[in-house]
Amino acid sequence: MNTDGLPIPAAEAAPAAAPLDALRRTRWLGAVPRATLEHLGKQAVLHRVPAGSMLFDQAETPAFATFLIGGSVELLAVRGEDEILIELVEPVDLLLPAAVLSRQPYLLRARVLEEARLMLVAADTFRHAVAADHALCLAVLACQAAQFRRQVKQVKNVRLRSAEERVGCYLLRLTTTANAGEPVRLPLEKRLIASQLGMTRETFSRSLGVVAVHGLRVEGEWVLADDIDAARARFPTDPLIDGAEAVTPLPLQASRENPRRRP
Amino acid sequence: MNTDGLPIPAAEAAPAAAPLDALRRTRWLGAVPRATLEHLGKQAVLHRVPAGSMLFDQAETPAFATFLIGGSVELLAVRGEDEILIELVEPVDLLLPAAVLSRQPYLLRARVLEEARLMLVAADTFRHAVAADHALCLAVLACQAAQFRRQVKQVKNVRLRSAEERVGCYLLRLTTTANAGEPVRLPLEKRLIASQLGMTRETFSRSLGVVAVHGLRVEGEWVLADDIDAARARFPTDPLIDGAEAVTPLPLQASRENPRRRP
DNA sequence: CTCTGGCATTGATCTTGATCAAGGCGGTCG
DNA sequence: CGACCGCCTTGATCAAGATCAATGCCAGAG
Repeated sequence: MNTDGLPIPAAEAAPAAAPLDALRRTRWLGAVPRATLEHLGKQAVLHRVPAGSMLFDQAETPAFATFLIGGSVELLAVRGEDEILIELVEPVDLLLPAAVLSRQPYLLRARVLEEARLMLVAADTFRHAVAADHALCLAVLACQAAQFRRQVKQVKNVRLRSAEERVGCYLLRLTTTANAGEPVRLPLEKRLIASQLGMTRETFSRSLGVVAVHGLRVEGEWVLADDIDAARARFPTDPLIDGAEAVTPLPLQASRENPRRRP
Repeated sequence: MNTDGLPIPAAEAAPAAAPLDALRRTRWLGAVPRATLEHLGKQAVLHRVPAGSMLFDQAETPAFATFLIGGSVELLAVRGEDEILIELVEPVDLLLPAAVLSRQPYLLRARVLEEARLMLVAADTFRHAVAADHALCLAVLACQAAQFRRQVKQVKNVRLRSAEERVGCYLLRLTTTANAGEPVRLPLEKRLIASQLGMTRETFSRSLGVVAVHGLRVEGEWVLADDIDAARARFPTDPLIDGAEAVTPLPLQASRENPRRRP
């Protein structure tokens, strides 16, 4: 690959191995040539950022493309004192690639929730890489598409369902992930789940009470599915809302009808 | 060219040429080689679709990539009888490319608002083209990024502001688009604006009354800015919410190792 | 050990915006 | 012309959820 000697703080150049491995193991980056990932990795700054840190604020112009390798990050819409959780990002993912790619200011604030491991690539370097490597471009496109769809699902959830239904469906989804009958742990603090579901903690708390009547009891951080059938009946889940939205890798196919037309 | 007895008036005599021209004139497709666009055009079905038609429903699996060339299309989240307007798509744009690319079911229903001119490309053909042509891939990525950011702005608008503020900012934005002092026409029926702003027509109507007190009078379909300063003071617009989100073309830069492009 | 601070619960009250209902205005089509 | 229909407005009421406030609970610090 190209080595166009960009001046980059070589501070942590050495330990690039671990994160690169993480990237290489990431499904939606699977089709990206090793060389490209290494090229990015070479220019990247690695960081381990403690919970609570603000990675960037809304209105800032992106200086880096941020790969989230480990931990988790909240994306918040901010007005004055108010903060609204828009998305909770989990690894491996890119933080708001849309802003980086389109050279526009971030629309959201990013704050570390659980200590995060990041790989920061200078924005220009990243854009160049996307422009230079078709496979990377496809991967980022797939990633961006998944983020879009997650966003749409989120909106549908909040605007089409009542608070109680959201809570019910959320819990139901949790329980069906695990074995039947087994208690399941809430993956987050309740206040964060409440944010994610677009309500206050108080409303969430009250909803838990109501939902318990329909077979979904929450005790502390444990979810007990007392009566799954009743729950399912009361809270019909919808794959177009509740389904996980994984990144679907776009095949860079070397297949037939390769339109290599053009003289 | 496919001539499969198109519905609707004979006005559409000039076949593939017009839509292709439209695409070619579209900024965010500017970097895509003519040959690629023609390749797509050759496989495409053109349609002129009357207002009210449903283009696809949520949960359907995309059969086509849909280029909106003219008119406008509503994207709706549906539950039972309820429909919520999520986005109003204007030309030239792609309808939910995320679903097409990731081979996932549509999350939304698409219905024609103003008679639409469409170019339909078989989903597979489209995916192949994106996988084969780097410039097209970049263009679609830019388009998808813009859609994502529009979505985020929409969410911020609805969740961070009250109904009254949304109406105020919306009107304010309209008036500043045009000359000072001049009355401006509402670009849509009020019921649609209400949907777009995430409220009922009744609430919208009432808000108009309140907003008038602050210098923004609406009479019929005309907006009169009686007191712009008062309005601005009361309804501070925020570029991170109210700003238009145009597609920012990603440069396929002619830099190193990319000798293809430009005869 | 107690003190403190963050989280959770619970109750009382309030506000926003939705809903229901009635009428008005302005078209179009027999 | 008049009947109808879609859109808008206005009023009365309602309900979901937010807000405010008090308390409990638990863990870590001193």
